[in-house]
Amino acid sequence: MQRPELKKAGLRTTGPRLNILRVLETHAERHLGADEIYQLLLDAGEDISLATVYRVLTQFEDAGLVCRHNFEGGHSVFELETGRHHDHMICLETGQVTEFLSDDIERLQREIADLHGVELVEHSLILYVRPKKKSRDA
Amino acid sequence: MQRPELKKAGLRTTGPRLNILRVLETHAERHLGADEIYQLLLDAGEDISLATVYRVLTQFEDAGLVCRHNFEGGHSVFELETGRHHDHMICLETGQVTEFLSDDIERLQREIADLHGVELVEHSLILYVRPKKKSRDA
DNA sequence: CTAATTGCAAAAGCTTTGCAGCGCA
DNA sequence: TGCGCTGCAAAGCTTTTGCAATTAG
Repeated sequence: MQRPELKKAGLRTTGPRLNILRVLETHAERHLGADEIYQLLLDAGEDISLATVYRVLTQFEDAGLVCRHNFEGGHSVFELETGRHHDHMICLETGQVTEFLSDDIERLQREIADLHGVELVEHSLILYVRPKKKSRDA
Repeated sequence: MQRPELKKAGLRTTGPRLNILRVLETHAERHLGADEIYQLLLDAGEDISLATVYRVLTQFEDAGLVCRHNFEGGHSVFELETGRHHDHMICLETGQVTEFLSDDIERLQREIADLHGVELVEHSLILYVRPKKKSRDA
């Protein structure tokens, strides 16, 4: 089971790496924290250490395989790098993470950086939302 | 030296609180971490503990006097609450923080939440930028 | 006078790292 | 076979907290 992405990154094919890749792929719609990935692997009967999860994720990040998002409270979540940029919407009640992309916002961000005479390298946009109550508004 | 904002928040007028308020006001253009506030006070000859800085900042946040931003790496910065919402642009090279506000982006965010059938509670938008190379302007 | 506040130090939560042994290429 | 990789446990960082002494009102 050779993984070209590992080869390309100069990383050896090892159990922990394959397992972590698999978990990320299996939960492509979720945004997992290192601890969650660790727990999922333990639950799956894999023998792995949290330190390795962090190390591998960091290597994957450096290799451009995954991307890390820093959510509130110093908690990081990881997701496979799809090449398709998007931002996140987090439900304050359920914790559910939804991805979205607005070309208009993306463009406006570049315009703003431009106005300030700087170059936009990257950005982080997170919307904290909550289910709409029945009546619209409070 | 009575501070109506403290009274209103039900907080006693104490040295640490006055000092922290003063530091925040003195550095209104900066975005200070708790550690920086602590250090500034030490440098100013004040006798204060880091724990108190955190506690006071949290109380100020609860009272709506300051607002806390979670930047990368689990590092929080604080600034006086001006009532005027804004987002941040951080220079990756100098670390300089610039505030900005785009009504268009604000509106688009609400529209996006709306499209997803949820209510926008708050958001975090941070642009990571870098000085523009050659081209005209700086 | 009495509850709020502070300092200290220990603890907590997330992430990183030193080290010795194991395993991929 | 050699260097990369892993696990373990300890260390690092930022932030929080228990407790006893101190202080504002």
